[in-house]
Amino acid sequence: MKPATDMKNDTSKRILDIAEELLLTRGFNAFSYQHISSALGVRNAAIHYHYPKKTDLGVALIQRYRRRFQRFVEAQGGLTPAQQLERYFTLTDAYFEHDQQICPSGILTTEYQTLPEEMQQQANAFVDEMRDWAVRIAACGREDGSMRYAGTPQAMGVLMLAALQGGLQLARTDQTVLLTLKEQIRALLGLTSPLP
Amino acid sequence: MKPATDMKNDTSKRILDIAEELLLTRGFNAFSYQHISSALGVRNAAIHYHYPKKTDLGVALIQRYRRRFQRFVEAQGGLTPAQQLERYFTLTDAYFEHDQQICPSGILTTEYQTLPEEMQQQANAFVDEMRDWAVRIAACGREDGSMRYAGTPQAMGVLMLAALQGGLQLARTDQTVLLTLKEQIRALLGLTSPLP
DNA sequence: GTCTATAAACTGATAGAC
DNA sequence: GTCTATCAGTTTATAGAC
Repeated sequence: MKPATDMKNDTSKRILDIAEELLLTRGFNAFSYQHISSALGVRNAAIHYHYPKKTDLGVALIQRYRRRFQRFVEAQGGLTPAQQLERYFTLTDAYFEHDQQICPSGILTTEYQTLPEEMQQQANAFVDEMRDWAVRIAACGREDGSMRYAGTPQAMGVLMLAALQGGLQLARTDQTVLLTLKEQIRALLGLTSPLP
Repeated sequence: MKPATDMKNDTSKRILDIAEELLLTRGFNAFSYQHISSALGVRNAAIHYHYPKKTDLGVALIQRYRRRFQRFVEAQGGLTPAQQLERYFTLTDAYFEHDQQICPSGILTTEYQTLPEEMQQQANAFVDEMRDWAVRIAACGREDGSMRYAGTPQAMGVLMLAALQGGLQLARTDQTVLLTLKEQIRALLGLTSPLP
């Protein structure tokens, strides 16, 4: 019988964890297999055994983001639109508080032109899924009357996604940005701040 | 007497022009002196003569952005807030239409953690100046009654900056994003679309 | 699965001739 | 100002031993 630790808690997963940290703090072009191998305490070639090309590693990273985001979305089917928005905000805060990481879609679209085509395709799908979720929150909020705002739900969803993506980046030069943005988005949706 | 062409139309300026194109399409970490020298038709060492370290080139780039942006802002003192906003939108569109370039502040804050300290300081000042301008538009628009929106002018300015910065990046995966964002920001400010 | 060893290309950077 | 020549360091990646 297997030990309590999952069989996926192996080197392959730890490589992804380290690569994710590097991707969200430095970007895909600014980290190397050396960064990973020294952080993991192994040699260069060991990383290539698990992910032969850096493109393979990049694709695996985005696919994991997509699976994780899908689970994140599914896990809050019963929540109100306002509650789902607050979860979105909490997720955003968590990125910033963890070494001032930024949104994966922010990295991927900023470095887009330098990424291999397989990563670009994965990035397209990922951005689509994030936008759809933001749009759904705005749409449901209007439908049940809990949110009141100008424009279409589609446009409001895109605005929220774009603002939070840019906001996480800008927060690196001014840490008050995220708090300001969250309050303003609530105000634009006709919501009041959640009680502390 | 000097020829009609300005004395600043020399190699040093052309290097900055090429570097700017590379920065806004590929990012600071994803272009090299080789890219510049081959585009300019000179050798590697010639670039180092004008900008000994890559950091020098990066600082010069941001300083030029700051001067240019300052002129851009001063050049529209007489315009209404709504007109100034439309100029902002036009500037944004121009970036995207030029090889899908993104906002300089988007590159600089995304790559922030990997930039040398001198570039970080310049980036901080640049972001401050851009945010101040966005806030000023929102503040003047409320003051003269031409814009109506929830929240403070400070928060609305930050939201517009963040949304357009993120929007230029997202536009690389979906070209309709910018049009959607412009319309939504107008709607949130209580403005109607400008006549075509 | 991890290691040693190494390749081939690229990077930022410098010295010194013209 | 630009050139040739060169450097030391890094990057992605592979071959083959253990």
